[in-house]
Amino acid sequence: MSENPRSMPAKTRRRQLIKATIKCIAKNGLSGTTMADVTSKAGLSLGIVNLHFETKEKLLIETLRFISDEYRNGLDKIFFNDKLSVEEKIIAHVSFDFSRAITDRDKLAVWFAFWGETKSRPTYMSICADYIDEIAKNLTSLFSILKKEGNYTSVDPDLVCICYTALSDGLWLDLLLTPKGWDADDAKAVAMHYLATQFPNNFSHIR
Amino acid sequence: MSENPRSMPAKTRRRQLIKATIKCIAKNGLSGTTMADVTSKAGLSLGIVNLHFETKEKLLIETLRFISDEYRNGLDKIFFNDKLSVEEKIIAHVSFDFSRAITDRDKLAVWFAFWGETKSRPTYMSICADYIDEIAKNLTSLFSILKKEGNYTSVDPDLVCICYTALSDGLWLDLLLTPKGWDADDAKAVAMHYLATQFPNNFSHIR
DNA sequence: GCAAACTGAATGAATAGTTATTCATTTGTA
DNA sequence: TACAAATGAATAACTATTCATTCAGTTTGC
Repeated sequence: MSENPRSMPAKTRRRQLIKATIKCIAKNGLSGTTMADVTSKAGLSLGIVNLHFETKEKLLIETLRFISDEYRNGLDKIFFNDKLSVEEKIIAHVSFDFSRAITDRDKLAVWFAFWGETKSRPTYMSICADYIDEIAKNLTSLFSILKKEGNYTSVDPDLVCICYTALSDGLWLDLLLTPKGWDADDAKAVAMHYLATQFPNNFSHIR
Repeated sequence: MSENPRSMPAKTRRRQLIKATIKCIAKNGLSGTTMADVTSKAGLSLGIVNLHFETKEKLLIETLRFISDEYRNGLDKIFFNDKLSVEEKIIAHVSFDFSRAITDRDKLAVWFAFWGETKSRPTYMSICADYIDEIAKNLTSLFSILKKEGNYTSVDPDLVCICYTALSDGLWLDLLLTPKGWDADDAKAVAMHYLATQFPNNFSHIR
């Protein structure tokens, strides 16, 4: 661990604590993550979370927001990149979904830790609800354009978006649960296989 | 609630407590489920869980085993039913995956509550690991036979099994998270849509 | 036929252990 | 010296587990 200067900008400390929280949730689960774990993982003292986040609950919420923002921002950068064709945007979207940053096992563990509690804690859901909608809208519009451009008359863009999204959720779960012999590149190939069934002229030869 | 006779066979009490545990996990999450919650939901006294399960952890494990067994037994009954054709078995498999019993929101919440903790508790994983393998093997073999029977030369049965399985995991997550305007029949239609891309002569017209 | 003793399931008050939160004190810096 | 950030011992709240007691049904002895 790096040494901790006595004093740091609040933003740095908050990020440091969020990073430690991600590791603790991955290691001990949401229920098993204690303030003592988090602060000692960060190499700081017990009271510091309450100083920077007030409560444990708020730390958890900020942790979820952190990984949510990372995901949303990554996809926005692709969707609003004028230099990419529609086909390239879709490929970039899939590549991002199965990139190192997103399929990091600690972060996957955090996602599913929160999904497992959403029914009981509507707050968790509300953090993601609106941007999930936005991502779906954007992805659907890409499929829509590709349908026109490629003359895929029988494709249903809404259906393809729902199916692709569920598929990638399921593949992430596999990546989290399956211990070995299966990595993000394999998962990406499965996702591409599905897109190739819908847009054979665009994605059949992509690895 | 029904009145509780003072004394009951152990098996009945255990099942009664497991049912209550499922409801509590769905309502309060794994971390928020206390012995007091479970026993009061079951209409019994605080000490009874320790009497029948020894510890809270063992109650949770038996609860996971209960819903796992229910799922595995349902699929086994289909796979080993000699009266069904391969096509009928696959359709029955999908119908079961999106049946009332399996897509019950309380039970889905329990599944994902445990998935969210598996990385930290290998025990949870080990309960499911072997039968997940078995289910995959069986389903792959069905796809394999259908490939031959239907002359689907370019289908990869292993890939289709992985893809279908991930897809249904993701659709279950959607069913758990999405509050309204989307039900198990819709999810089933998405799964069927995928199978139709692989076996168009068998599943294109199935709802 | 009847009550007294026995049995084991069920109860819930008490206990022991854990953990989030507080805040008086310490420490480095300006 | 003054100040803000950080510390960690102490506190308060919560919760799993224990176990002496209660209770209803069954058996035994007369």
